[in-house]
Parts: sequence; structure tokens; C-alpha cells
Amino acid sequence: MGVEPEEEGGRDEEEDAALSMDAGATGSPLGAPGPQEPSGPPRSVHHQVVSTGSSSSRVIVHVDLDCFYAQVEMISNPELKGKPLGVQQKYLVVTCNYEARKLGIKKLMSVRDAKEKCPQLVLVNGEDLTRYREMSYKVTELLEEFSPVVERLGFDENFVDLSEMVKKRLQQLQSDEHSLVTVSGHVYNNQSINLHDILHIRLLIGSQIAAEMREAIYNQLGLTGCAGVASNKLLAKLVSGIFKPNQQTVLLPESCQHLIHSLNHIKEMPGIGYKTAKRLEALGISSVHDLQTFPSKILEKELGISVAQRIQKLSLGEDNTPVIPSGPPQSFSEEDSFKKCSSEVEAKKKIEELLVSLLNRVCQDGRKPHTLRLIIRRYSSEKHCSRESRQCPIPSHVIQKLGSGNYDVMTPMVEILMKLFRNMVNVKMPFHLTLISVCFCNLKALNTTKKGPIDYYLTPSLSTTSHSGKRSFKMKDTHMED
DNA sequence: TGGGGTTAT
DNA sequence: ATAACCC
Repeated sequence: MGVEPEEEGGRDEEEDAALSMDAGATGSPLGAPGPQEPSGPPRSVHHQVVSTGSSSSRVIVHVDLDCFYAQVEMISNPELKGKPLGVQQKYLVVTCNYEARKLGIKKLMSVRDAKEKCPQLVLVNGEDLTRYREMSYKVTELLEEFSPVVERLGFDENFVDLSEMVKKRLQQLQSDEHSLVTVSGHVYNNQSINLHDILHIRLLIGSQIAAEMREAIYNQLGLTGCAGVASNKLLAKLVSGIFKPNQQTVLLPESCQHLIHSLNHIKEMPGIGYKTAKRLEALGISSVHDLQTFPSKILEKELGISVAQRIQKLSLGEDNTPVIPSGPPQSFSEEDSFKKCSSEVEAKKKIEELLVSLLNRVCQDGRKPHTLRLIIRRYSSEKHCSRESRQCPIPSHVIQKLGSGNYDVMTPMVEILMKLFRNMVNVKMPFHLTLISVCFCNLKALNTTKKGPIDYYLTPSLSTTSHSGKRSFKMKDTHMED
């Protein structure tokens, strides 16, 4: 295996190299010593170890399942196939299949509007996420077989860094037979492929891998979805949505500006949310071009240097954030929303329900949560519905009971949660809640304790062969004050 | 607007 | 503990 350390180093392409082409048309003011991203001294805290090792040119795929909840429901009950189907949570249709979309149903439409628009719409309840979550992780695990670097985004989207895989496949090919490489799926903007351009070749190989991923997801799990292949996460995500159900698209560098300028508003830029979009609008910034050309210094003063620099880079199509393997979840939560909860007894009932499901999930996971959190939302006429939370460590004797044996872990947990509840809500005064959520977080692998840099203070129950002297562990978790 | 998730401050 | 972001 002649691994040549040379390769991309010769062409040292930065992502932005491609910008110059189309950007010329916009009269790009990039002339300023822009915040490029020199390979020089790292000024960002975010040490980025690119998986290719040398080049900053990556191949990323974004995989986005079609109307995921509806697909899972149609697999559960095949009679639903071919009918317009909506998935309902409370009084919202949170997603629907394409039959329903053709009839005018939109995501997050109220059940009233949906039924009015389409009386024959079939609705299934999707408040229990269990089957969706399970299927979601099957997809992620399948993708991890291609490359271990898979980052989840919600239940129905995944990013995969294909750089290493592409590099290997490129090595398999005899170098002057690149002319045999073909694209799989669409090329964004119908751009011509240049088989002499190594960046094109790498992205085409990415498109082939993306097609294999979608095939595997369909053959093994019965799910369809879209994929987008590009040089970073932002662009891969944007391009995956170009051809919509069950298709894929690759973005070649020369069409990058075309893609980002196809957005009608900055709010459509992933990473620019509701709040930031509002603040930008107040500054007179509404299009991608507005944001690209807005004076950096002023933007930094308005939004803070971190947000300002990040979103202005996004507006240029630049995104150097790595694909971070998600691994197992960092938290488990269950929530329920309702019109009104105004008594402690009522709240306790809800909390117990949520806790039962959570305990099942946490038990299956195998790891142990060390923190317990309670979240509420108070009724407030039109205000922005913000949440309040209280959390505390889970006492170690309760953590122990989680794993094996069916000791009653409910009772102590409910007691803790009700203390957290009374800490947030003055139960002697009238109150009106519209949501309660319970969250387990700070998950640790079995039998490790938090404190101490040294980790071999194992708990007594499952001790190892070595040093066996019984140690009385005095590391009591701090409890809530009464 | 549901029922989830994540990271940054 | 909250606030922002994502779906």
C-alpha cells in the first residue's frame, strides 16, 4: 500500500477558494482581511482534528429521512400506506406523509385546520416517541457501519464525515481512471463535472457512498430519505433538501454561492434561529447578501463576537465545525403538556407517569444517571413560554438500585422530584402549569463515582479481583435542603 | 405549536 | 439555571 503523504497537500484548497467564482457577481467585499481560516496558529478554542489528518477539504453527507414519524407509522400499520396520514401530538399535526402534503397539509398545522382542509385525513397519535426513537437509533447505527463518525440531529437527520472513506476509495482507483467515476443522484444547479478536478472526484465518490447508505436504510429498515453531499455540514444540510422525497444531491464547490443565495431569508440558514433572526432584522439584515456584506465590527458589537463571527461565516457558506460522533444520548427526558395543572396531587400523578417510562428507558440503557431534573412551564397568557427547572444529584443509594433487582426506586425518586417541585412552585399559592418534564442526565458508565480524579473507588457490590478490602464509601451526594 | 434533543453562558 | 439552537 503506497500511501502517499502528498495528495491534498499539494492543492491546499480552503473551502472558500471556490467562493471567488460566483462571489464575483455579488461584488463581494471580501477584500477586507476577512476572518478566513488560516492554517496558522489556531485562534479558536475548538481544536479541530480533521479526520483526514492534513487537508481541510472534507466530504460530508447529510441524511434526512422523509416524514419520519409517518413512515414509522406506516411500517407499524401497512394499511395506512397510500392514505393521507398525519401524526398528531395534542392538537397539532406534527408531520404527515406525502399523500397528505399533496392535499395541503403542512407540518405543525393544527388538527382543526387539517381536518377542515382534508376531512379524509387519517390521524394517528404520536405522543409516545418510543418506536420513533428506536428506529432513529437503528438508522444511526446503520450509518455508523459505514463510518464511525456520525452525528445525530434530532431523530431523523444524521451527518456523516465521509472524508476517510473517500480517501480509501480513491486509493483503490488507478489514478488515470478517474474518468470512470460517475455521480449518483443529482448535481446541484446542473453544474458540469470536471473529472480532472480532484474535489469533484471526491464529492462524486461521496455521492456514491450516500446512495449506498440510502439503499441500506431502505433494504434493512424500510425507510426512504434524502441525502446531500458537500464539503461541510452547513452545505450538506442545505443541499440535501433540494430534491425532495427520496432523492439526493451533491454540491460542487463552484455552485456554493448559488446555493446559499437561493435562501430567501437568513432565518432559513441553519444556525440562525428565531432570536438571532429578529435581532438581525432590527439591524436591517434580512437576506444572506445583507449578512455577508454587513460590517463585521458592528455586527460583533450587536451580537457578541462569537455569534457574529459564526453566523457571518455561515452566510458565506463556511462552516468548519466537525462532525461530532453523537454516541449514546447525554440525557433522557419525558414530558407532557396540558391545558392546566393546578394542584400538587395532580402534579405528583403526572410526575409518576413520566418517571415510570423514564426508569424503563434508563434501565435498558445500562448507564446510570447521576442527576435528576424537573422542568415546568407556567401558564402565561401570551408571553414567550419559557421553562423553569430545578435539578439535584441522585443519592448514591438510589443509583445503586437502578441497575438490578426490583427494589422500589420510584418512592425515593418521587420524593426528590416533589421537593424540587415545591422548590419551584409555592404550593400554598394558586398556580397554573401547562407542562411538566422529568429528565435524567449526567449519565455515567456503571459503577463509577463522580468525585476524585482517581476512578478506582468502585462501588462495593460489583468489585473486581484486585484490592478487595471493603471500603466504606463516605461520598454522600449532597441532598436538597428541606 | 409537540416531545424531544444539544451546547454555550 | 437559563437561553439559544436543532428536529
